[in-house]
Amino acid sequence: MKIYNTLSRKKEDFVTLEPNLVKMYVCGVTVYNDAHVGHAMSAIVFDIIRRYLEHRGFTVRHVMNYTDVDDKIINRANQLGEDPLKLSERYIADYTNDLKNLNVLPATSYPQVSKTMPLIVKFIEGLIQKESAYAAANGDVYFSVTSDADYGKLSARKLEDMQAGARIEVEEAKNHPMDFALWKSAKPNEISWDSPWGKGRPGWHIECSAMNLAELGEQIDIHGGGNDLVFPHHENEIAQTESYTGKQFSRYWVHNGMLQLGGEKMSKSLGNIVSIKEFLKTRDADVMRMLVLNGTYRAPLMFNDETLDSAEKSVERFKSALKAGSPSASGLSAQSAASLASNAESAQRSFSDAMDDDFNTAGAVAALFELVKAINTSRDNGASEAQLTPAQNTLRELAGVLGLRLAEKTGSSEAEAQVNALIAERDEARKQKQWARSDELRDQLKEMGVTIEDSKDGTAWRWG
RNA sequence: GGCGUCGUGGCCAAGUGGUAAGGCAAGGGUCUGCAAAACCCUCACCACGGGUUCGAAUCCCGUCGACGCCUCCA
Repeated sequence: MKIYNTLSRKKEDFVTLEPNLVKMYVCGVTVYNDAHVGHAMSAIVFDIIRRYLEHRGFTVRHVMNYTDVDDKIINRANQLGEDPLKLSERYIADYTNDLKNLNVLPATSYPQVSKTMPLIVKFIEGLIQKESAYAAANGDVYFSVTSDADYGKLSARKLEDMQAGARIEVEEAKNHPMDFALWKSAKPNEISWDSPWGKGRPGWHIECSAMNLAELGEQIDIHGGGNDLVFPHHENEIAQTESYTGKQFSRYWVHNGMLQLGGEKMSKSLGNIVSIKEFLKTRDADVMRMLVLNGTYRAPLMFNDETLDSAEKSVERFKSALKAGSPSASGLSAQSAASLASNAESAQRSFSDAMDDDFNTAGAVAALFELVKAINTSRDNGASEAQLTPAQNTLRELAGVLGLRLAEKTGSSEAEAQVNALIAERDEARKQKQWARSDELRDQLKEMGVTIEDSKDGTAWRWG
């Protein structure tokens, strides 16, 4: 199995630190606002990776953190006159719910900055001792980038290059302009924690190093997040953790591409946002997932009506294969039945081959579409329920590995009773060849959101 | 300006040396009272220009273009 490692810019064989165990840490969100579909993409990407690793027989310890101490949270809380930690708790609950609705499996644990303070302080003290960090006169503590010989290795940049292009206003207290804060001294009326350097709060990067250490230990297998985190966040995490432990931090660095809306990255600061909640009002979670599956997790993902419509149709196509065979089916010949079984096997193989190659979900989905076609052809050729079921189970199982639910939409029981009544009426009209009345009823059902499918075995219907 | 990723049919997109997966859309059929769904058929020489090779979408160089990062960001 191969995974693309941002650190080496190559696909590498996947070898875990311990047999059959994967320690995976994925950067979660800063909780001060509704999460958007870009966050959904990232969550879905790592959910797929996690599900596939488990399918492959690994035990996955999946840690996703919440940044609940941050400038933007504090600002938002001030605006609303709310306690910052209360505010973030609210959005954590909210995001947890979003992820559930997206069919993202729960992580093994969800550490929070506000609950990791003692370890963060200890971590910073350790870095100061090793002379990788220094307390400045202004009460801040900075990491010294020049103390780290290979600083810049993840984002493939050199300190000199960054200095040349830097547009940041440099804090006077820093020894080197690229030094970054491990601890920020508290401003008046700001939430703060005690530390050897006075009241303050952690810098952005140290939290992940500390939470990683607390949850998974000094070394992990996979560290993930959006590729906008490569620099500075993950670069700085590596610098901190490896300076602290003296060991390689994460073996594989995995980054998802950015979701594109109108040709640019969707982000809170650009304001081109579609929240997960808004999205799920009009589309099924499977549609978002199919959009992700159709692409490469590392590449930009186009999010627009056209790509979404296409994803929605793809989901429908998957569902078409799960429909039952006709009760009156004559049954397939032994040869045709064997051919369906062998199609299921080869789909399974192609699926694994694709997924083993850096989670090539587009290839995996293509393999499943081949199986969809084989199943539908078999049904058209008169396959019995019993002949269809094994192949359908394979399809359902593999789609499940990708996190697709493929559930039929449902309505209230009253609505369904009403639909059934109208269909009974229409059947009666059809028996009497009253086509005008029959079509009128079909139109009426269409307006209720019901699609009719007539066949020799009677009339089937579905929502949508 | 620097660093990085990438540029495949109308759209999304797989494919790293041997004559281009898959999905959506479109057109033509089968089925159907008509539809719907399903099935069958049709639909690309891979940004451009050089080079390496018996042979390149796939390797090298250049040009143009897109996106990401260099500042909070999944």
